[in-house]
Amino acid sequence: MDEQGRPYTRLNCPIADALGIIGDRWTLLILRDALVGVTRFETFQQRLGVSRSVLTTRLKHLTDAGLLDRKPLRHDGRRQEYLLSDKGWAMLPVLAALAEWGEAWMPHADGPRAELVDQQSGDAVSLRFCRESDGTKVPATSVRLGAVQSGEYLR
Amino acid sequence: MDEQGRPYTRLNCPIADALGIIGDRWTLLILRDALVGVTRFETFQQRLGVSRSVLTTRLKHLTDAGLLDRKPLRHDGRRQEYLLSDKGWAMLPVLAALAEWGEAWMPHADGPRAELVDQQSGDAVSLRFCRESDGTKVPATSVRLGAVQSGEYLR
DNA sequence: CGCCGCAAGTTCGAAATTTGAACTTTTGTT
DNA sequence: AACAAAAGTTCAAATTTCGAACTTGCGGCG
Repeated sequence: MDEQGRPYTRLNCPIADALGIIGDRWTLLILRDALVGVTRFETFQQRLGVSRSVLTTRLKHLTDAGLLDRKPLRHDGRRQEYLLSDKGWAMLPVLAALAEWGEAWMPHADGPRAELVDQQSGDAVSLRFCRESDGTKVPATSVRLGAVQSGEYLR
Repeated sequence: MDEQGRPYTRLNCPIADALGIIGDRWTLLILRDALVGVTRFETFQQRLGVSRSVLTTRLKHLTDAGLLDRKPLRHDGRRQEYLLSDKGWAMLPVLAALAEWGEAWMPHADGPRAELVDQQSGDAVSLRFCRESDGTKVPATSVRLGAVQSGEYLR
């Protein structure tokens, strides 16, 4: 219904597929807020400063795409609640990777601003590349992104 | 010079900082291509189908932001080469997370299309959350994104 | 030298998107 | 019934993107 704006959807690549959903200026920030506990329209709007019409559109897309579930609050039918689905929670690594990149390469004078923690223990956590076979870590510098099909990404 | 278009830059959050650079419809795809080995203007343009004017603007932003280095080819001064800097390579986890999400949640009938490999061994690799202290893995379901400063992300 | 070709980039009008602000609707409260 | 608040809609103005043609700089070749 709006997918015309995402011409790269035909690139046959899982990254392009993902970007078809979250590849605009606001959606990842909406997801960030959702991951941090925001559930209501007005809260998203005030925190982000996004226009109401765009917020409506984005929330609808996220809902249609199955990353958010929209339901009226039981005890107050005026209010809606936008809750992350499993598919939405699964975006956490993307936001985590962005947060780590931002901390590492655009550090703020006042020190770190975001962190990943294990909610059980409170321990600090970070993203790493691990071998699928035995789980051992692989340095990011030796990881490559490639195509499975012989079609070849590269050129 | 164009940063007006990214109002969320003032959100004081490393994710917003990162999105100030890669938060539009094309930049992450340009980085994907760069990570996969594309270095030339015409190749980006043909692979992505993006307009030349937008591609020029995005490459300049990426260069100004220090994710790409632009240099004329030594043996043919007509051609430019856009090479990833360390700061650019550091975006690999973001693209990897997007690729994993796309494979997991928008699978393609013909099977997987992208993969992460250790270029040394050829082993399949994946992104995981690990405890900083001892390196043990933490399930994504128990990881939370939070603010360091008492300012609080949540609301 | 002089001509052709190509990669890179610029220009510009038309089309699409985003913004901001006001307005509408629906539901709860008193 | 009157009022308030959350969510969403509308619409004109501003911004961004698109597409296609055009310009520039350099190399190859006769």
